Amino acid sequence: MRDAHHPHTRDLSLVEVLSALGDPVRLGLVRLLADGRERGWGQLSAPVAKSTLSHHLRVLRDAGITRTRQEGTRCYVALRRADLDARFPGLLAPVLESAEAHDAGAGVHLRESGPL
Amino acid sequence: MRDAHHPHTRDLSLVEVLSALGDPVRLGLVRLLADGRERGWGQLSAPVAKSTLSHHLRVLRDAGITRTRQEGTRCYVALRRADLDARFPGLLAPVLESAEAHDAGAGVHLRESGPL
DNA sequence: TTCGATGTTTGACGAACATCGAACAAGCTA
DNA sequence: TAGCTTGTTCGATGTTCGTCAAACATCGAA
Repeated sequence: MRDAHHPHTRDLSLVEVLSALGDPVRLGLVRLLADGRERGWGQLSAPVAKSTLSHHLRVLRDAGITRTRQEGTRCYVALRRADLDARFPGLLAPVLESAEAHDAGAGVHLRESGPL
Repeated sequence: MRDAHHPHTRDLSLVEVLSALGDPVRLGLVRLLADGRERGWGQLSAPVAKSTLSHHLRVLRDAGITRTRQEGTRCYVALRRADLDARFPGLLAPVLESAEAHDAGAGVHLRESGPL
């Protein structure tokens, strides 16, 4: 819960990023974060157990797609859009647009009344 | 070898496409086809056995990323760029550019003197 | 300090995947 | 017909992945 390791921008791997995005739950999570706002863990609702959700958030974090910040006992997740754009220019936008257009990653949504 | 099934453009799944691209060998193959030219199977050289290469080409084909054409006993592979652009506008270009920029999918290259 | 809330980690499981060599099938060519 | 070339398919194997429940760790509050 403590050592949230985030890879440096220069170390982001394209294959790893694409692979991380190639899962419905994770793509749905990224879609939720697309507006750039930071979200509380508790706001994230996916059709999987919380341990599985934790796993997916870890995969996204390890791939450098999201950044996790801890505050007290709560966690906040945000998209590393600037870093991704710097390393893979133009990649994120069409992914998000296509995901939105085809409603990919459905089943993942914001929970009513969550922290932050 | 005969029934090369290609999904219709309208059925292409973003998750499936991203997942298919999230492998070094497959991304390397896509990079080779980036110039739009059709390539003969025999031209493709990857650091895997031919049965494995056949498998990867099948994954790409099933995801709708490539099109395979058979002519006699030979096969030719090409990128379905127009279809991908139609279904996922703007997605392919930055993927190819980033792959090129970071030399992703290395190990896959064109073989000297192959069919076509 | 005890309790409750919040995520993470662990252990386990089946499914999917990447990989290989060998056998196979299809189509030229001799 | 027999043989060669070209890919595909078939087991087999070891790995990774997605998933869950349960145990654990951390922090704030009572």
